[in-house]
Amino acid sequence: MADWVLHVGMDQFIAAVEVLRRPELARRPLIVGGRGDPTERAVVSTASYEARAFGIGSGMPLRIAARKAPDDAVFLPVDHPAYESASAEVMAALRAVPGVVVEVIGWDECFLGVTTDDPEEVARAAQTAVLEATGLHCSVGIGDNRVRAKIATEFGKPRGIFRLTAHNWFETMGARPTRDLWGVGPKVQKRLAAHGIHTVRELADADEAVLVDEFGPRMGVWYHGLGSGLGPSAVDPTPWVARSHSRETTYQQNLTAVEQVRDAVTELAAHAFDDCAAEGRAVVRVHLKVRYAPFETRTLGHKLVAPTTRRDDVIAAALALAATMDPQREVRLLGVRAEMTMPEGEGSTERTPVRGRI
DNA sequence: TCTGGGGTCCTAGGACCC
DNA sequence: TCTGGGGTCCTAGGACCC
Repeated sequence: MADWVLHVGMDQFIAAVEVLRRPELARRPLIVGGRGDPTERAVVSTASYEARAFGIGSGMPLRIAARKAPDDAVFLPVDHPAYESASAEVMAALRAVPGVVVEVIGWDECFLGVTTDDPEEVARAAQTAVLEATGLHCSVGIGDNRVRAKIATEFGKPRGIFRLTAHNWFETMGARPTRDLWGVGPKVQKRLAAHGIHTVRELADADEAVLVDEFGPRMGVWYHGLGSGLGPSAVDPTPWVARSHSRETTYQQNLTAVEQVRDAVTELAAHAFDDCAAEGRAVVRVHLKVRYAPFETRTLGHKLVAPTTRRDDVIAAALALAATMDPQREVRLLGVRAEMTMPEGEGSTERTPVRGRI
């Protein structure tokens, strides 16, 4: 018996949930994003496979998607509560699979930890359980750690199973660009390329000292290991505890007046505070995020506050940060984030970092 | 073509202390 | 008067993920 990490990823989750309650949408190009109005400032959350065939993908502005979409395409608004409840059903079905522990990492994905001689059998059981409970399809990656399990799922999509371990890592991933690694985005890909590192194999063979020099002691070592598919393998079923809550809005019309900005910051700060207060936890730090028009500037401010459970303290902190904004510039996005104290008894809970927690 | 909203974690650099 | 290292805390901002 060996320990395995399985990564379960739902196939086009949001689009699939929408089709489930509106079967007439099946096989039509489906685009879910924003308020469902493709003329607004918003982006695509999920495109069905039929829509992807037209070059539409998540993160794309809705206006662009509308231009690429065929006449019979359907645009739908994002319905968070629907996806949350579908997600809860999926996770409940997976927890009922014998012998597994489940660590939820998003609406539409989780890790399973299992000790078995036949991980494919467990993967099939997971797919069946999810399908029977919800009518939704998923893909499963099998790995000897979280990194490999996570990446394996991409090779399994749609509705498949793929095993990725130390034995087939380089054969599968060696020639691929570093960007295909989870935790390597466009910026890091570029910085690696500047050192002549373009592929996963080249990253694995790179001099770790060079990477530490470029990315720091923690990330340098992490990226180097990532090239070899190294990563943690523990699966932790402890429920996730939020460290912060934020509210953020992109305005359909840019804000131009100082009073408009103050009103907007006040409202966002109040909402962010309320999300924290709903958990009965105090706020210890407030951040303000600003995007000036047209797009090029993004500014983040942080402000520490004495742990507070008063809404006015949080609003005052946010307004103090807002006072440092450039009053001459139009604002297209504002966001207020409130960081919380940890709940009683969990202050010392150490979690592996996100990039490391893969 | 024009770029959401919700999060998490890491690093650099300055302040301050011994 | 001008100067050392080492440590920790805080602020500001960057990067990435779903």
